[in-house]
Amino acid sequence: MANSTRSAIETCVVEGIHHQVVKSVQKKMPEPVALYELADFFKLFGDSTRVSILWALSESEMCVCDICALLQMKQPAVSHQLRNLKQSRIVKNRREGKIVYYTLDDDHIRQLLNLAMDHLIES
Amino acid sequence: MANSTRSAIETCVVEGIHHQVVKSVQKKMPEPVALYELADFFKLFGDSTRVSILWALSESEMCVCDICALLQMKQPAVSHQLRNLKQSRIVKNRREGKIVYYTLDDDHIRQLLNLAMDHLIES
DNA sequence: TTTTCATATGCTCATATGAGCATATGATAT
DNA sequence: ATATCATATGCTCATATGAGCATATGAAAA
Repeated sequence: MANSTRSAIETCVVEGIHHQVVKSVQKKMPEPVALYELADFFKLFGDSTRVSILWALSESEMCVCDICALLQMKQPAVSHQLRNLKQSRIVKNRREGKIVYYTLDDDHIRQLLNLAMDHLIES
Repeated sequence: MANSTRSAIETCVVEGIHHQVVKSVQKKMPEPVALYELADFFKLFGDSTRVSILWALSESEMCVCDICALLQMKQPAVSHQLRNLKQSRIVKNRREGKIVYYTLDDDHIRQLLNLAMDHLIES
């Protein structure tokens, strides 16, 4: 925030050594709010229950109790996670009588899953 | 695990209504271990500090104290997160004297960030 | 309207996790 | 060898979060 007249190796301790780099990266950083949203978005993939649900839905539309059966989990746990996923527009649902069917919201989700899985397989 | 002779609407309560769907999705599910690894991988993007670091590194190689300066965070916090990211091969580092420079490990990381950000912008 | 059943939600407990202090490590210079 | 400085790590505290029980909601059938 203060010194920026020094050229290459400068005092760190708090300020960062390469002021030019820091300044130019700073310009390219998204707004803090956008970064929070990005993190919150990824957070939804960062739980084995949710990522399993998403993978399942990438194969087929499913109702809540199908997912419970598939994952061997209690219904409230599954419903809570579906709620999280729905609130962030990662899944959609439609009601048919008493049964609620869930699907992935859009194809980005499938792409993300595949891209990440490819990364894991390759490394 | 037992009844699979019923055709369409069947008792749920624990078993799942659409047995055919559940069974076919089950076949396509990755091993549980793979799903855990996938979740753990995404988890690393699911924190605003880490995702900020990653975004920054997608713009330029940076040393630890540059990142501290950029994010206005204490050095131990940054180091801990870099350690997490490195252990999962999301970032790499190289040492030059006392200074350690970090970069993204491969281009998948950048792709994931962009894909997710696109999704957020579009929705 | 009452019952039934699939799903949703409030709540609690146990666990996971991030920030930062104190300190250790490792490399360079003196 | 000693000092210095960038980075790493052990530890603790506060917070976030997931699972599941108990229960509410909402739709269809009786």
